[in-house]
Amino acid sequence: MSIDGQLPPKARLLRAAAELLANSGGSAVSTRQITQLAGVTAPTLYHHFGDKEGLFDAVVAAGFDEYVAGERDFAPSGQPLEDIRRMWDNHVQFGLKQPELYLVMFGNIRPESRPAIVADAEALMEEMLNKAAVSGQLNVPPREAARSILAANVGVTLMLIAEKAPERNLELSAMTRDAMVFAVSTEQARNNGSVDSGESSVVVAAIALNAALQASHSDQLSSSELKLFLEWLHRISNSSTS
Amino acid sequence: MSIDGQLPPKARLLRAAAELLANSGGSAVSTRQITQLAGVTAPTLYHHFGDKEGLFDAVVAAGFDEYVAGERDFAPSGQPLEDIRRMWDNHVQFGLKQPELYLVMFGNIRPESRPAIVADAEALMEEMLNKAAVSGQLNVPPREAARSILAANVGVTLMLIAEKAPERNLELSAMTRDAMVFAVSTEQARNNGSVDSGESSVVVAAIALNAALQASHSDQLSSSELKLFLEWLHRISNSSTS
DNA sequence: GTAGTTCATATAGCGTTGCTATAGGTGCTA
DNA sequence: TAGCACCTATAGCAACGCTATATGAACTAC
Repeated sequence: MSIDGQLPPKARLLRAAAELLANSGGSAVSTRQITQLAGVTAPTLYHHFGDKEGLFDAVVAAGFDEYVAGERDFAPSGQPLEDIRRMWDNHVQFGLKQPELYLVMFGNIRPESRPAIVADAEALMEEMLNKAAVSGQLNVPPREAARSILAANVGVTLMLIAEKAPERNLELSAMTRDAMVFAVSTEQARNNGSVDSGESSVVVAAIALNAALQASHSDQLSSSELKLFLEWLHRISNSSTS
Repeated sequence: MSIDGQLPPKARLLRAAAELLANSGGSAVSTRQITQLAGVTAPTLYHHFGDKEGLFDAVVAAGFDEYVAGERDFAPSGQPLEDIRRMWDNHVQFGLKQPELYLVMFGNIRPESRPAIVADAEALMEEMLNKAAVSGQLNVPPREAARSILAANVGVTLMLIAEKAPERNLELSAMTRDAMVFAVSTEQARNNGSVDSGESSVVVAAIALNAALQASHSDQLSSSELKLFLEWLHRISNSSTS
């Protein structure tokens, strides 16, 4: 139960810290656990990394290399906005695959102290957004767009990590992602055109659904149930005109 | 340098914890600091609150009451989506005004363990979104919309807290907020202009009816029938989007 | 080849942390 | 007055992050 091999103590400490961090299951990781697993004693840790945070920073740096590698891995699709979406998804996947490491990287928030890694991630996204801006696909400055998108990206990832694995719904991510990308893009410029029935009330909704029900899918309900259902819809359309 | 008065020890502990939390400046707050400021000894804390986290939960509960009060304070404007924007802004302001408390409430993230307060905040937002859904202003189910908006809202607030106060740019918040509200609303022209109006209006209709049904907990349908209808509505609203 | 210097690791322990086993005091009801 | 439930204090445990000090190993200087 120790990390051996001919690796020097510094590397063993890094590996031990990363491993414990990955398997800690949410509970804190102590320097004693790390040093024991690495097969060294406490002063060795402090000699090489200064303090616990220094060691974690080093682990994070390695993790960030992996993160960046993932973010750059795919070939640019020629559609910068599509690449942004892939960056987003990659970010979420990274967080879900290594939640403990992710939390050290992005979840260790304290007032007025910004982890360096956030700035790096922002720069990475800004770089990509720059390409979109060059081709006129951005309607806000790349820096602001990057900050905004990354904030939402981190928020969604943290929210997903906090949920129990079987309940995680990636639709949350996709929806938020598309909302953010859409918001900073010039695609929305075309939205001034005609909006069909812009304010759809319950009445309109009920009528539309009513029509849709009769037009198709009617085999999913028995006729009596359908009749009752339509009557119910009718009642709603009349009652809640507020 | 102690919280006196005739307050009982439990209240003094709460007050001391809240005060230390508010002024800790990011560093951790120890039980010894709290008990000393409250003028009691350690076992008193554990008698009343179980453990440190229990005490913090109690502080958070009080903080959440304040948070909810802020969220409900303004009169409904009659425009649910505008109310959602105000909820967003209130959330951010709450976080910036009491960053330490906010971090305990929303920033204390651990894998697979969701703070109860997140669910409460989500419910609060879902309630408001339900009103939007009833009047057909939502193009996604209120629950998903609430989750998505809240995730982005927390992400933005955390990001702002992490920044140094003079550098905080609230434009980040406003921009992300509008992007999210816009994304879940029917204000937008149909996404790519290519979607036929029929399908999307069925989605809107299903969502609006779903919200209306749940809001009016009526006795006009038996629970089993209602359950069946809701399930079917859910199927419709999902099948059209995927 | 020996002395000096530097780097790397170990021994041992400090101060603080969250928490608790145990006991004593206080006020109520019977 | 006896008993009981509630509340609080004394004292201390194990674990934490971290360090003063010492020892060994490797390299350079003469």
